[in-house]
Amino acid sequence: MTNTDRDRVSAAPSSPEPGALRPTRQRTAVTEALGTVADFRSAQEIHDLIAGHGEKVGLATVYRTLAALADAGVVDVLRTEEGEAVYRRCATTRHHHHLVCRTCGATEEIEGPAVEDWAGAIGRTFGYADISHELELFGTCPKCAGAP
Amino acid sequence: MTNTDRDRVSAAPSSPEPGALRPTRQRTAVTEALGTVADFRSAQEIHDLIAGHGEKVGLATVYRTLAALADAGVVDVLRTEEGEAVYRRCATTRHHHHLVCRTCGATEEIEGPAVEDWAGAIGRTFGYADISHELELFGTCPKCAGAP
DNA sequence: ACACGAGTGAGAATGGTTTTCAAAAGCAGG
DNA sequence: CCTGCTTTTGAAAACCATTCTCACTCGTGT
Ligand SMILES: [Zn+2]
Ligand SMILES: [Zn+2]
Ligand SMILES: [Zn+2]
Ligand SMILES: [Zn+2]
Repeated sequence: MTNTDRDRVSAAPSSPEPGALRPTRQRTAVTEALGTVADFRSAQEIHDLIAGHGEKVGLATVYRTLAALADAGVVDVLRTEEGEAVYRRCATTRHHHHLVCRTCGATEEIEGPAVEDWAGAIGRTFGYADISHELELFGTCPKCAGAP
Repeated sequence: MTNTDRDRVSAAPSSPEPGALRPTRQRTAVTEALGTVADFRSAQEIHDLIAGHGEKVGLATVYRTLAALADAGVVDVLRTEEGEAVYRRCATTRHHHHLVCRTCGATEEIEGPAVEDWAGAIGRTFGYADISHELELFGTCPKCAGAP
C-alpha cells in the first residue's frame, strides 16, 4: 500500500487536502459493523449487519467504502473459493497472513518472518524482482474439531 | 483431491465404471489448448484459443471441462485480482506453488518443503487440524525487468 | 447563508460463471 | 448395423457479485 493511500483515509478532519475522505454516517456504519465481527465477511453481509443494526446504507456505498478501506490497508481482503470478496479489519496493519477455520470462520492473524525470507530467496533464485506474495492457511479450529 | 475424483478422469477407456468421463472431441480440444500455453489462462481465453485453432467448442463445455480437470487435480486454478478464475496445466501433479510474473504472466513452479513444514507447525501452534494452504508469489521476471 | 466538490443510493449495466433442456453423440447388447 | 440407454453438448437464459450512472444530498470552508 502507498502512503498516499493511507493518508486518504486517516487524514485529520482539519487538513483540507484535496481528495481527502469525508467522515460520514455511512462510512462510520461500515467501520463499526466491521468491528462487531471477528471473521471475514462479504460486502453483502456487512450490508445486512448494518441493516440489522437499524441503520440504512446503500449497498453501493458499502462496496465503495470497503474498497477504500482495503485500498488504505485498513481492512484485509481475500476471496472465497467461489470468488466472492470477503473483508476483515485486523488488529495489526502490519504485513501478516491468516489461519482460517474452514467450519466456523474463526481467524488467527499470523506473522511469519521465515516465510517472508523464503519468498524473497525464491524470487532471487529465479531472478525475479519486486517479489510479493499471497498466503492463507486453512484448518479446523479446536472448537470445531471438538464437535464433529 | 479424492481418489474418486481422480478416477473419474483418468479411468481407462476399458473400465465401464458408472460415472466415468467419456473422451470427446471437446475435452481433447481443451486439454490440447492448455498444452499450447505456459501461463495461466481464463476459461474464455482457452475458448478463444480453441476457436483460433479452427475447432468449435461451446463456452459452457469449456467451463465444465476445466472444472472437471481442476477437480481431478490435473490443472491448477487461481484467481486474478479481479476474481476471474485462471487455469494452467502444470508439469507436476504434486503439491506445489507458483511464481508468476506480474507483467508477462511467465510462471515458475515452486516446491517449498520449508513452507509446508512451517504451515504445519503454525497449525499445531494454534491447535488447528487438517491444515492446508494457498500460496502464490508474484514478481517481475528477468526478461520483463530488462525492458521497462 | 452560499457555493461547490465529495458522497450517496436506486436502479441499470457488466461480466464471469452456471443452469436449462432439447438435440447429438458415445456405448453396449442384440 | 439397429436399439435403448446414458452422457455430453451448446445456445440461450438465469445468476449474482460488483460496478456504473446520475440526479440529489451533505460537508466544508468562506
Ligand atoms: Zn472453527
Ligand atoms: Zn507474508
Ligand atoms: Zn515477465
Ligand atoms: Zn504448499
